[in-house]
Amino acid sequence: MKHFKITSFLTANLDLDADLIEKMALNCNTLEVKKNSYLIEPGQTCKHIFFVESGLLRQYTIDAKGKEHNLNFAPENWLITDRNSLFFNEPTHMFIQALEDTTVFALNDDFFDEIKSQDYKFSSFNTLLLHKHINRLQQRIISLLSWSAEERYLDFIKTYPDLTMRIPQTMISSYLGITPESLSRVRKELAQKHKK
Amino acid sequence: MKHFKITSFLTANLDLDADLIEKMALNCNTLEVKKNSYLIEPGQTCKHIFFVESGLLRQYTIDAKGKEHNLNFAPENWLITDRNSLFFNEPTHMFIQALEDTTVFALNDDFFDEIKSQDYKFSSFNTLLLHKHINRLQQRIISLLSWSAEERYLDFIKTYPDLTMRIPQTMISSYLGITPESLSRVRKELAQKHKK
DNA sequence: CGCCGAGTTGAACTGAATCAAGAAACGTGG
DNA sequence: CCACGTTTCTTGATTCAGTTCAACTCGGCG
Repeated sequence: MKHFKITSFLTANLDLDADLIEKMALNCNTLEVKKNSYLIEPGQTCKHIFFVESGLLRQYTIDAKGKEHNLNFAPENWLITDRNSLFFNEPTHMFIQALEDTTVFALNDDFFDEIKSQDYKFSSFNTLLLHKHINRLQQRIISLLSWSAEERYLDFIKTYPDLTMRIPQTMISSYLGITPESLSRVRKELAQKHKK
Repeated sequence: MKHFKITSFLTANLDLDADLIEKMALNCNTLEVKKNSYLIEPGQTCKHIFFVESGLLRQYTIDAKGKEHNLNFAPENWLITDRNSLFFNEPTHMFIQALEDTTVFALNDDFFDEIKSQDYKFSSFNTLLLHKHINRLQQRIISLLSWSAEERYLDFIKTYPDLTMRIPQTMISSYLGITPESLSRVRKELAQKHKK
C-alpha cells in the first residue's frame, strides 16, 4: 500500500476501510508541480480535487481591472479545487500555481460518484468538505466587512503562522485585500508596538 | 395536492415525480412570519431549509464590535438557511428576520436524508444548492476585494432590481459593507449622472 | 560585480467613515 | 384621519485608513 499522507488524512477524517482507501490510492494520480508552474489555468475545466502532499499552492484570479486576487493558499495536508468548475463542468477563471515545488494527489471527481454507492461515509465526506468550505468563505466575508487591514493581518498570522514566512508579502496583501505598501506599513507598526 | 410555489420551483429544478413532491409538501410545514419578527435567532440550532413562498427575509449577524452585517436577503422563491448550524448541528450566530409579512415553507433537513435513498436526483439537488451557495459567496468576496462602493451598489441594483425598493437603505449599505451615509451619497451621485 | 524583483519608506491624495444636524417618511394612539 | 414622536434618509464639514506614485534599499542570482 502506498503511503501517501492523504491515507492518514482520510483515515483520520472518515474511519474508512483500509482496502477502500488503498483502492483509491491506486486509482488516483500523483502530480509533481514545479515552483511557479501551474496546476490549473483559466479556460481549463477543473476535473479534480487536489490534496497537497507537500509544498504550497496558491489559488488566484484576475479581475476586470487586471488586478490579481489571491483567494486561497494550500500547504501540505490541504485540499484545493475550483468547486464551480468541477461541479458545473465549466471552464475555470482561476489559476492554481505552485509557490514551492509541490506534490499533489489528484482525486478525480468521478471517484466520489463511483464510491458513493459503496460507502455512504465517503459521499458524506464530500458534503462535509462543502460545508467547511462554505464556513471559511462566510468567515472571510465577515472579516472583510468588519475588520481593518491590521486586524485581518493579525488574524492571518494567527491562523497560518508558518505560511507567513513561505508566501511573498505581495500575495498575502492581495489575499487580505490591501496593497503591498499598506501591508508593509502594518508590519512596521506591529514590530514597533511589539518592541515596547 | 397543495399548490405551493415550491412545487413548481422543485419541478422546474429537479424533474421529480409529482407524488414525491406531494409527499414532501404534506410532510413539511408552512410558517407565517410577521414583519420584523424572527425565524431564527442566535443560540438556536437551525434545523430547516426555508423556502420563501411570499414576502422577504434578511439574514444578518452582529460582530464583536456590535456592528450589524446583512449577509443575505431572500425574497419569494429563494431558499435560506444557516448551512453551518444545519450541517454541524451547532447553535447559529445568525438572525433571520422578516422584512415583510412572509410565508415560508420549512423543509426539515432530515427529509433530504430520508429521500436520498428513494431518489438520487433529490440528494444531488442538495449538492447543487451547496455549490450555488459557494459560487455566490466567492463572487461576493471578489466584489469586496475589487470594487468600489459605487460599483458594488450598481451590481446590487442590477442583480436585485426589485429588492432595492423593498429593503431599507441601512440594510443595503450593511450588505455592501459601507455606511448608510456613503450609500446615500452614492445614490445622489448616480441620480445626478443620470439626469445629464 | 551588477542587475533585478521584492520590500520599504515618504509625501500627496482620495474614498469612505465619522460626527452632527436637518428633512422626510412612518406607524401608533388618540 | 390627523398629530406626534421616532426612525430613516440626507447633507455638510472634518478626519482617517488606505491608495497611489515615486524613490530608495536590500538580498539573491547569473
